[in-house]
Amino acid sequence: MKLQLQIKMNEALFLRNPESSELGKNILKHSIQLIDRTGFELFTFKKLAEEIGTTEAGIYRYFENKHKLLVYLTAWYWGWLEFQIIFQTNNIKDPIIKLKKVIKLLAQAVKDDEQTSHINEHSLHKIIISEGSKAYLTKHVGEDNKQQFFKPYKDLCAAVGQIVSECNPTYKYPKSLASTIIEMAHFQNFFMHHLPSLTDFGKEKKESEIISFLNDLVFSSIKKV
Amino acid sequence: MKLQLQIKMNEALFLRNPESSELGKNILKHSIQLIDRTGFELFTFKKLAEEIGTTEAGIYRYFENKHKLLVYLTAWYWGWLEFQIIFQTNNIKDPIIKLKKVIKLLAQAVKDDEQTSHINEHSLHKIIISEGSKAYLTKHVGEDNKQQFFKPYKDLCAAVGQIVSECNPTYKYPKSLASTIIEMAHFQNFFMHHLPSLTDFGKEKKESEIISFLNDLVFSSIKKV
DNA sequence: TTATTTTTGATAGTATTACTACCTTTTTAT
DNA sequence: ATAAAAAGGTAGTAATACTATCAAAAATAA
Repeated sequence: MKLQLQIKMNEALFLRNPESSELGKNILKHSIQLIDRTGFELFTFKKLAEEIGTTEAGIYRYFENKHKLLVYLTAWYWGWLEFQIIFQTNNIKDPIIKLKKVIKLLAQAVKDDEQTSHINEHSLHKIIISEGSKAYLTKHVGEDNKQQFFKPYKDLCAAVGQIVSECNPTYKYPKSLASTIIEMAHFQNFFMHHLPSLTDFGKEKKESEIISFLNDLVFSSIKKV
Repeated sequence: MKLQLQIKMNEALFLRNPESSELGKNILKHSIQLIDRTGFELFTFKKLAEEIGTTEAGIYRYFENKHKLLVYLTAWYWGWLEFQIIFQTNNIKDPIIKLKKVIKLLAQAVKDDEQTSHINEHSLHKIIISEGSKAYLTKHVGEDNKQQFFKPYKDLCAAVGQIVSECNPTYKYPKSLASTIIEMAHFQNFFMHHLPSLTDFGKEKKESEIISFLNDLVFSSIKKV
């Protein structure tokens, strides 16, 4: 049996559903490649069109602009990750083991998921690390938020915060700790590779060390005294 | 006696020193205003020139492009903040009290500093919160780092990490904890105002709550057991 | 089946952005 | 007073971020 995982996306993120056609899927596939390669600033719809073998206008019929495409990709990633978390922590009763598993999933490099043929999760994970925060660090974050663009991210945070609260119902900052874990899983990775003196993992550059740091940070904080 | 605080800037960040002329100072002053108002994406040298009453080419004689200007402003801020920290924690022996003071300085809204007439620190602090990470989240972070553009940020992190180590010499992640404190002082502020469900301070929206969260996070982590 | 509408994709523009080259005026040094 | 160098302005260009229009293909309705 071959399952095909489909993530339900917010309709306001696109003009035409990219999952609904070959060109659409090509846009997703090649935009991930191209953003990963050039960075979001130098990424343009013209370059993307050339890469795919279509025209700029073709891309514009799917996505209003490159920012919406980035928000789409990040939303897709958060949705996918929450599914991974639900799937992989299923049947785990102990919230502490659950939280450790979540930290691992957040901080660990992603293997490409066979269930989603046109999305390369490994590249997408790198994009989230380098470009992810640009999705919301804008002046129009308020309107974007009203349109629920960040719902998958907020849902994931809420789910992590929930597990934190299960570990210690008296802990006062479950949501802020959750967003801290998620952001730092990515920022410490970026720092480790590009500004290593901002971390303690500059020499080894191993994700396992980030995981250890986050585990220490989280479980010291929520430990009941 | 009126002191004039001058922060020594990396010469590779500008083509002509903006502190050396009226136009240069105007560029700093109005770019801070304009970036704060429009956000970095919509900020252009043309708009800035109109605001000042000069021309685009005039701005380009001081800064190569708007990214360099952003890096300049962030570097200035980190330099200024490190001076504030050194000044305000001077004579404090106890590293724990020192660290608490640092967290407060990092997370607290900034009052405009009279010593720097053409820089509005309050607006600059808002820019750091919303745009600061864009200074290094680029593909050319490596070259920028080689040119020491991020030295003030790294120095500040090192200084904070140093105090962490003084609090507990056996703590394993002083640098990562330092960068976490600094980043989260800003991110939690951004979230609190724009994506409040990612924090536990959505209702009150008070910086004092961010400070409490960071204090709890930091001192649970470095507590000797 | 044919006619009609809708979808899909390509062509050719425009306004804005990000710069560059070149020229004039002002300041400073001798 | 004169030369030089610094500061400032004008007028471009190439690329980016779109938009409007057109043509072909596919879906659907009569």
